[in-house]
Amino acid sequence: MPNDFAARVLHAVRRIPPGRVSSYGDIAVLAGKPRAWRAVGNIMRECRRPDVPCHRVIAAGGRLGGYGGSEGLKRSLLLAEGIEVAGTRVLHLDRVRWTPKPKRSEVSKSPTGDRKRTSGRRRSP
DNA sequence: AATCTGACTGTTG
DNA sequence: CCAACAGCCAGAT
Repeated sequence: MPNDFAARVLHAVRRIPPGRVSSYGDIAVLAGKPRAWRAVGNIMRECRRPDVPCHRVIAAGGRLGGYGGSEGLKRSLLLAEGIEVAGTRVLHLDRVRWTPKPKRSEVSKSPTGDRKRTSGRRRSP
């Protein structure tokens, strides 16, 4: 299934349980392309389906990201699910962040969750 | 088929 | 904390 990426993304978003949120990067990983967060955002924007809780998909760092330009609406939806939000940021991100791999219920400590990525600004011609 | 855009992310200033 | 730059992917024009 080559072009099932969109379908996988929608499926991943759909399996997000209530009271939890996922980041675009996580969705991309679930879809099978850990580097397609961009496409995920595009798909979300296109999606607009009631069976896909796009409002549970947030940006990295707990930022709400966007919601058709109405971040306030997204904030309300998240608050309605029991997720605390401050301004454009989600609080308790560590517990609301839903990720597959139950690995002992939830993340209690930092299970070697190191993020190594040698990249960022490559300007040097 | 080629080019642009974007509900992204991380680093640097 | 915010602005800018760079890297990556899929869909739309």
